[in-house]
Amino acid sequence: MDATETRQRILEAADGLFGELGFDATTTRDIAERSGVNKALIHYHFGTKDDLLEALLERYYEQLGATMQGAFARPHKTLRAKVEDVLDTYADFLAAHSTFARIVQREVASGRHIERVVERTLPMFQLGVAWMSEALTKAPRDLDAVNLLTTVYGIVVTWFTWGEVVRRLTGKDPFSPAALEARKRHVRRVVGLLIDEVEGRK
Amino acid sequence: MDATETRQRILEAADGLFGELGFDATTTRDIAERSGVNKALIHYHFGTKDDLLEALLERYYEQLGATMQGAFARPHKTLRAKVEDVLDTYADFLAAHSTFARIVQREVASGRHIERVVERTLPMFQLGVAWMSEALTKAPRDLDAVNLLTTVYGIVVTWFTWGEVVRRLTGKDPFSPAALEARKRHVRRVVGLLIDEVEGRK
DNA sequence: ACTCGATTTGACCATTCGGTTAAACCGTCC
DNA sequence: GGACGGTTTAACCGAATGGTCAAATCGAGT
Repeated sequence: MDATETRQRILEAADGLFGELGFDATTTRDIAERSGVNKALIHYHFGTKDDLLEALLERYYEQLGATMQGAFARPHKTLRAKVEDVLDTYADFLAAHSTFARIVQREVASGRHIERVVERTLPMFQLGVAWMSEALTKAPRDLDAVNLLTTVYGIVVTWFTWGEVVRRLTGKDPFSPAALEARKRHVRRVVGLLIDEVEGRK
Repeated sequence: MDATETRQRILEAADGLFGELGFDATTTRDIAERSGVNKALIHYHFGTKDDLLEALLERYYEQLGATMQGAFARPHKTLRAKVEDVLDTYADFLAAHSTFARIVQREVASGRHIERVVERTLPMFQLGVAWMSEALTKAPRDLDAVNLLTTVYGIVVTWFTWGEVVRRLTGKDPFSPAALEARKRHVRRVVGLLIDEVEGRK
């Protein structure tokens, strides 16, 4: 087994377990067992368990950053088209990395790793606020950038963090392609109403 | 120290610590120290640490249920007024019990206690869906009850779960009376747009 | 003063945790 | 074939964890 493959397998196992059980409830022995790798290798390759989470978040935020940057850079005819593309892209990313949404939501809600998550999320939020503030020059006062961004972010992310509740509520898989497509359609619809309002109710 | 006061102090300490550190990272010794109570008494009064969380959630959901039932029962002239009152009431509850929002968000995102939280949340969601389905007879297809409820819920709750990020983003306290009032105004505004749409764009 | 049940205490226990270490292993360059 | 750096292994460690228990304490009723 290659050294880089070892690192990969450790990260993969840690990702799955952190997502299922949470960081604190996952032991290094769990990770070793699932990845089929000696426990000491986790520390050899990554340092402490905290460092392993750090490496995992690093990888995720790098991917997310590249993905979102791609959506932002794509040419769009209207503001509405751009927003819809960005939100669809973000939803697709969360759907493809369901553990990521859960890990981040857990660690940002409380706990010892808030700072780590904030550190990486903040720049993206700031970009979002800056970008929106431009588009919101003539928006009503109670649709300010911070509130609006939190609202839109919440709309997108809650489907994934509360997926298990939705599953039991509906009896259907909220992450099936059909359900995800319906959710994205719903988000586009709701955000469309916000854009209408911001642009002055065409 | 009275026995009921002991129970109270243990619950209070556990609440604070679970909210700050998370359930797994909180030790029974932490709880004993903060509450000024012997560690063995936690088990004497509540059983296991899991049972303690259960008791805490039980208390919270009882309070929440009563509070929300009150808002629902209050007389309102319009659908809009009722929805606004309900959402304001919920936001006030979360503001008054900030640890509750964090604990629930953590445990519903992943972990061993998902079922416990789902168990208690589901009835309220079902009520919400049933109530909304009635009001949504002539709504557009992509504004179905489940999606709409998730959206509105996400809008309200994200302000509290992502409070620390907002704090660093703005440099201001997102839970100050002024900020909370502004947030509630914003939520009323956004949800108002949804109601407009559902009622057929008056 | 005595009793009895509920409560409180500190000492204790088995287990598990994250992390370390010395020795073994392995490919590769000379 | 031997030396060398990077990698892997099993055994090990001290600290902490959730939980238990017998003994002590308390308070109300007699």
